[in-house]
Amino acid sequence: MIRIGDFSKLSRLPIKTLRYYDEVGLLKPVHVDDFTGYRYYAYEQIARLNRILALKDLGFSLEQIGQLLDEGLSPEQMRGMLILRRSEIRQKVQEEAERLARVESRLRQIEQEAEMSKYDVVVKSVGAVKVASVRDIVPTPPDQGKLWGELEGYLMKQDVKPAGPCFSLYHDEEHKERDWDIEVCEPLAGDVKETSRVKVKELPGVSSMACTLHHGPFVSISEAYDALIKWISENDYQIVGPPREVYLREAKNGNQNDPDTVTEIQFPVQKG
Amino acid sequence: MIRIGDFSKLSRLPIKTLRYYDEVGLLKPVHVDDFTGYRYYAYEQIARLNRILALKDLGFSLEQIGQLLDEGLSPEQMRGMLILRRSEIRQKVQEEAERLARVESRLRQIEQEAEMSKYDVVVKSVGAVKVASVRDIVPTPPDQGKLWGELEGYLMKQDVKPAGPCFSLYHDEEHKERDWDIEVCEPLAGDVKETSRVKVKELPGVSSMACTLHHGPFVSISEAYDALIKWISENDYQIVGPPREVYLREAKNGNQNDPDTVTEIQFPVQKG
DNA sequence: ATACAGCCTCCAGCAGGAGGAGAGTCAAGA
DNA sequence: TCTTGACTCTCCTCCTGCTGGAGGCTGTAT
Repeated sequence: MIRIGDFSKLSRLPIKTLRYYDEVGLLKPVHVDDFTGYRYYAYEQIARLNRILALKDLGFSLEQIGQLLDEGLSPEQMRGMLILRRSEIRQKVQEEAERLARVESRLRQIEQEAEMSKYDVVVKSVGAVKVASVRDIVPTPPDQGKLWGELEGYLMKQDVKPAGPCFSLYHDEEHKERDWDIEVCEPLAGDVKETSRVKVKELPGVSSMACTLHHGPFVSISEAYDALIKWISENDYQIVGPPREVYLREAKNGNQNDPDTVTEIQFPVQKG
Repeated sequence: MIRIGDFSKLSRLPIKTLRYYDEVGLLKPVHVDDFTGYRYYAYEQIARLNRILALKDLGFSLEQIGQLLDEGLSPEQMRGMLILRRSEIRQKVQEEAERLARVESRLRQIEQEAEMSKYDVVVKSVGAVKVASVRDIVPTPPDQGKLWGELEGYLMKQDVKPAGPCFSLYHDEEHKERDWDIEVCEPLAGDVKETSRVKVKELPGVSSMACTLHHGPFVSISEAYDALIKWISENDYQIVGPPREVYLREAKNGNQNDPDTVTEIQFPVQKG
């Protein structure tokens, strides 16, 4: 029976930690004096402590370790826990590696350009959303205005309110001078009837969406596209679907030069 | 000016998080109503939020992000921060990769043997320690008893108390049948004079010491050595110094079969 | 008797929020 | 004008794995 200080020296763990392990029930002293509250440990307990440290080294939480040690488990169960742990660590390694790639990409960018890009890119996940949409071929992007007129007019007649910011989908895979395949979408909360022109559908969620924000006149939005596409290629992503242009704050009166518009550009991407 | 709920939808961040960012000063609403306390945000703030998320994606803490954003920093400083961040992430990746290797090694072991080893191995760091020691060649390990007698006798005459558990160093690099080069050590707090037989020195600290515990009769301690050496090779470590055998609880009367002894075996190791 | 080291409990704090209680606000419908 | 329901507010606790400190006993040596 030894006191906590000596046990601490033997195990090379701080006294505070031993008291904490006692508190959470991971390693209780063999005896606690009723009057003084002094903790007394046995030499044999070093073995349990060593097992605790070994499991901690594998990355288990203290709670898991407690369960592993106290529910005399079969090798089968241990195997299961280890396999689970392995996949968790693998995922963590991958996440950190990707983070590292992003940092390095940013570093390269800073060395090349000696200035910071106006555009910050973030990869988010986006949930599924039900929309009403009109899709058609228009000569150039600004000509999508008439599609919006069509969609909004119909929804207004149906007395439906939007359930979020509206956006356009650009379906062309390649850049075109003329004749863009554009779908204008408005999120819905309730149900709406379709027509031959206005479709209602649920867009599936996207787990990785590379996003950036454009803030200012519409005419310069191509800068945001350029920056985002550059980021995507430098960070070793691939574009796997049509981009969305989300109108967070719309131009007043459709003025293409309104300096207060806020637009988010989103590309579905995959590591590749 | 929009309310927190709408701003939350735009930015796809939970309301709670926005309030928290307000609290820590990372993103304050442009206006807070004096009477109701309602927070009002501007569309322009999405840009800052996006920058926050981009930096968070690189792994910066909220505090760092606040500094990065508010102390209009030069590209030089940004570069410095990124380089620091890069080295931190690299280290983290390496740690996790090593942890993964340990888990996989444990899995292989479980699949091979279908039972769990009695010995749990932990890698610790051990600080420098001042010791008095006697080193000599003895026929077999149990013959080190006379070295202990010599050391203890001298220290007792000098009226010196030990400052920790005593241990032996096994200096032979290869296994021998006879004539072992053994150094018996006793940690000291104060100063002691040397003699021709008893040396006083400071053993340097060891940053990576693979340790396991043997609990029970001395005669079976070789099992612990076997398990530890196996672990070291399976986990891709190399032995880089003489092992220590630390007598955490010594045999009563030097009885080699005392079932209550507790001994720790330590090998200095390096990844390689 | 008096140091002084060792031990105790209780409280606070780290990061980055999550969850909930209880109360006040806003806009639309009846 | 009143009510309803959706929003929003503050304040509190909780999570992990400890770490540090304050203030007060205990044990041993001189």
